[in-house]
Amino acid sequence: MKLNKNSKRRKELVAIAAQLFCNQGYESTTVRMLADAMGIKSGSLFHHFNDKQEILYAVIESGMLHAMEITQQRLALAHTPKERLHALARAHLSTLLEDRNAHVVALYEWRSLVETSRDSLVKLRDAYEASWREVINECHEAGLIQGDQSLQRHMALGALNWTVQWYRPEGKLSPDELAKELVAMVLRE
Amino acid sequence: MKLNKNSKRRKELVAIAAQLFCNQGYESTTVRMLADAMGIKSGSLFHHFNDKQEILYAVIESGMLHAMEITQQRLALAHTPKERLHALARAHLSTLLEDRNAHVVALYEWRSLVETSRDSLVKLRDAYEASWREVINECHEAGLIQGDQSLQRHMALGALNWTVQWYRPEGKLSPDELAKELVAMVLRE
DNA sequence: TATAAAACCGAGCAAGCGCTAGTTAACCCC
DNA sequence: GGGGTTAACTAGCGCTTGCTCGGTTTTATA
Repeated sequence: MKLNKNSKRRKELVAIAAQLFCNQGYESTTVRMLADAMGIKSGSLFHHFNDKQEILYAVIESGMLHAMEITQQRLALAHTPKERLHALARAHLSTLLEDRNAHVVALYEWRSLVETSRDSLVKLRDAYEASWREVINECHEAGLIQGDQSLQRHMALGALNWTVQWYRPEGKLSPDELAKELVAMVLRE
Repeated sequence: MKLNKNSKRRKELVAIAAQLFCNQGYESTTVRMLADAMGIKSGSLFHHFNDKQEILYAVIESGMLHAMEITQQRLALAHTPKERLHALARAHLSTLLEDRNAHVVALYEWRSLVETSRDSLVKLRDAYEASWREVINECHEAGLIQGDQSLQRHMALGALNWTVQWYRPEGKLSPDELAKELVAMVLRE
């Protein structure tokens, strides 16, 4: 059987799966639950995906591709190293908020991927992190910070990824302000 | 059947379970795998725990109690606000390293807890975080930082918890140095 | 060394799991 | 209006899951 990976229907299904995986975890979500939420029978699921594992892969991949897109858009508009760092933080927050389900799944369901899938997604993640390496290096060359670059990158990404646990955009802190605070913390301003 | 929650044997079993849960996730670890790793048959497991869920609870609880113990020890030796902040960061790292399995499980298997268990552990976590609130507030009163205290707490905990993804103590950065860097970042030094 | 308690075994049940097979219904294009 | 494509359905197979339970062995205590 041949599957169309770009079909509109499939994208809808991936979004629904992202929500269930996000709320209950991959292993606790059965194909019957997925099918119910999608309004089809469990057997029909396998018309769109070869197996359950492929759904998880699709969820995480879609979130990552979207993240990289937004990141490139924002980076293209930023010029100074500090602006570019802010752009990265802002893009990261955007994807965590707009695409929250997929990103929570990406953060918390790594382990459920089989090795080949994981390897392929690690490549995507590395490509994303390359932007962070690059921009932090620019900040160093501009004399904005000193010290261990990879430590600074890990601290920033850790603080950002943790926002899924507490940050709600409807609160008193806007995403822009939050990104600004993060940049200030990295640059020790 | 009455279970002894403080038995030595049970603590051994909890440590073994922590390792399996950490490596493969709670849902993907079957009671048969647990029993195998423990050197007993799957039926015997239920002589020590009422059900599988109780094992998960015990793993997370043990990690948290240990964390709070170490934190109080280190805090008792620190006096200035900055020293106390360093003590918190250092204690957090210690528990993440010494008790890595339990803490990875705590971070990544929240969702698999039933609500009553989760509620009870949230109370423990809140008690732990109270130390952070307190010390960060001391730093503010001493004039070491300004701004949003809860934001600063979340950033610090996010960066610290993320270390389980990348930090290895055998590398070039000692836990003490890492804690120092984190304090510097929070205090914008 | 007798006795109670704790730890474990062996066999298996009922439910739920991912997934398959074969079929049907609606649509599109020549 | 027949052939192909896509999306859904029904039914259920084979296996694994968490957990039970009566009986046995090991360990600690007196």
